[in-house]
Order: sequence, then C-alpha cells, then structure tokens
Amino acid sequence: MTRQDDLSTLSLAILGLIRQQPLTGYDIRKVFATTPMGHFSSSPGAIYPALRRIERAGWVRGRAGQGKTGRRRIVYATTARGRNVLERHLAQSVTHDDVVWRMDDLMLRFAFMDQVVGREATVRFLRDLATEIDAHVADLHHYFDGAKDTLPACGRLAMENGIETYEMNARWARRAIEELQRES
Amino acid sequence: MTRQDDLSTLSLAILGLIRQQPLTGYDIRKVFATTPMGHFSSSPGAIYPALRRIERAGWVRGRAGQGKTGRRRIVYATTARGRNVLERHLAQSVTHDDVVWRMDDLMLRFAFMDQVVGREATVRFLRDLATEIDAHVADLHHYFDGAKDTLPACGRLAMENGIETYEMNARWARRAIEELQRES
DNA sequence: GTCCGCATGTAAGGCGTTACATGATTAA
DNA sequence: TTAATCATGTAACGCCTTACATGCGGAC
Repeated sequence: MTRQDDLSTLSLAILGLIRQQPLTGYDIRKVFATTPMGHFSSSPGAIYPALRRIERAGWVRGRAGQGKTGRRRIVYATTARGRNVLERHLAQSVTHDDVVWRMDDLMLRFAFMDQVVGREATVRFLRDLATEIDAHVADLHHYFDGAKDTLPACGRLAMENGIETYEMNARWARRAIEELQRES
Repeated sequence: MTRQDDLSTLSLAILGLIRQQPLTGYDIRKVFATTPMGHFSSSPGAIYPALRRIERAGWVRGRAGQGKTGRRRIVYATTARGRNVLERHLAQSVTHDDVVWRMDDLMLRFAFMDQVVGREATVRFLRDLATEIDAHVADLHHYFDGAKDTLPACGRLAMENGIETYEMNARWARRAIEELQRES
C-alpha cells in the first residue's frame, strides 16, 4: 500500500536533502539555485506544492520554526516513514530501463546513499550500474555499426557522443568503487 | 509573432525527423521505440497530440497516404514555415543557460544540423558549445573546491561525475569540429 | 477464425512552468 | 524610506503519462 517507488525525481531530491538536515522551502530553493545539485527548478511553483505533496504522503513533517529572526518559516524534517521510503528507493536494484530512461535519477539516488544505505549496498549499486551500462553500450554499438554509414554526419557524431557518455559513466562507476573501498 | 523558439524538446525531435523525410505518427513511434534517437516516449498519448500541435502551428502538414496497403494512414511533411522555424531554432547561439539546463536539447539540435544549417554554422555551434562548457566547468570547479571537504563521499563522487561529463562533452565538441573540417 | 501488427486516437491525472501576489525584515 | 532579501504561496496553462479504445489487414 505504501507505494515506495512513487518518488518523482523532484520528490527524491527534496526528500534526500531534508533527510540530511531539516530545511525550509526557501532553503531548498537556495540549494537548487546556488549549487550544482541536480538541475532542478528553484521556482516556488515547483517547490512548495512538492513539499505539500510529500507531507501529505507522510514522508516529511513541517513545523513552524523561528530561525534567527522572528520571520515566519516552516521547517521540514523527515518522518520515520519518509526515511523508510527513501531507503527502499535507494536500495532498489539498477535495471536496464533505469539506465536507458533515468540516468539522472540514478545519479541522484547515488548522491544520497551515504548514511542511508550501507557502503556495501552502495558498492553493489555501482557494480550493477557498470554492468547494466556495459550491456546498453553493447546494444548501442550494435545499432551504430549497422547505421553509421547511412546516418548524416551530425547524427553520427551525436550518437558517438551518447555512447561515449555511457562509457565514461561506466568507467566512473568502477573508479568510484575503488575509491569507496580505499576509504574503508 | 512567429515565436520561433517555442519548440519543446519533443516538438523539435518530431519536426527534425519529419524534415528528413515525411513520416506517419506510427513511423515516429517506431523510431523512438527502436532507435537510440533521444530517449523520447513512443506512447501514442505523446506523439499524436504533439503532431496535431505542430500541425496547428503550421509547421507540418498531414495528408492521407496509402503506403503499400490500403490501410488508413496520415503522412506528415514539413511546410516552408516549419523548415524556417527549425532553421531559426538550430541557428540560435548557445547560451550559458542552454548548457546548464538543456544539454539534451543542444545535442538534439546538433543532431539535426546537416542540411538545415550550413557546415559553417554547425562548426560555430560546436565552438560556442565548447566555450560555454569550459566556462561552466570552471564555475563547477570553483564550487567543488570549496565544498568537497564538507560533502559526503557519494555526493562528492556524483559531483565529480557531473564535472567529468561536461569535460567530456567539451572534448567531444572539439573533436567533432576537426572531423567535420576534415570532411570538407 | 483467431491473433498479431499496423495505425490512430481519447480521457484522466500529475506535475512543472510562468507569472502573479503578499507580507515581513533589514540595510542603505 | 526605499530597495533588497526573506519566505510562502496561488492560478492558468501546457504537456507528458498511463490506460483504455477502436478497427483493419495479414498470417497461420
């Protein structure tokens, strides 16, 4: 009944941020506006409705807080259920579809893994990711070898860019595994 | 009045495809479903409304066509106005915002440039792209150097991935310039 | 004669976008 | 006192998603 996968990219980004520390809507807008975190819209028309959605879902809880000044502000913190949903979402295994359609989501999931799932699960995620990317790159190469002679020059170059991006991500994943293991 | 920039990513993808050769909605769905072209949804609920939108805008024109069999089908071809809109859209210069928020669009724009804008404009596009990416990478590095000690391990690695992806795209763009120039 | 592929569509719902709106506090 | 920043919101609109619906033609 809980529908743990119903986490849109924006909801995931917000929930992951709030999980690190309680934040107001305005704080979240600042993070999106001033850091390279994802490339989410910092518009109030996106943030505030999203906050109310995940609050209605019971994943965060907003409380009137005062900050340093007497200004009206609502500080959101995750609930036990929200942390549960986040953990289950991050613990999902990497599918072929994830690699083809949701690479951004995968990176976001990875970025929040510290403290939420263990190092072991993180490494497993990276290993699966590299494997799935390899498989997808093989598919792309297969298509590309058949089509590259009929493709216009720019189409061919654009496709090469796509393939190289995937290859780079696989190399990055394997390097990340090494770095994480060196830290332990 | 023509609003030449009002091209959503999907509209651009469809218009660019039809520009190469007249296609039916079903053809377009097959392209999206079976080739690595962008990663667009091939669902009828996306394609057919989009086709009617760009037809209402006067960019394509649908005609009853017979194909090989007697099946009912509607073949869409670009209008002069549609080719104009596409050309102006592809000829736009690359902005910082494009690089930060719309890299996918930029790649799609590039993929359609053969035969629509000249080789010279294509090379200029790539040169501007590389320059804008360099500037953005400098920004990212600046942020990263200040934040990397406070970032959790996964956050740091995810950010490195983002920066490396941009760097790879800049290298790709410069390589593409060379290849295009060697062809001439 | 039944099933699969061709071919086009609609309906409800969700969510992000842009633009607008409101008010308090602080620095100049 | 005026502007900028803090802080939260709403309304209209567009567009994508999922799911459902329909019908013909060919193959087995």
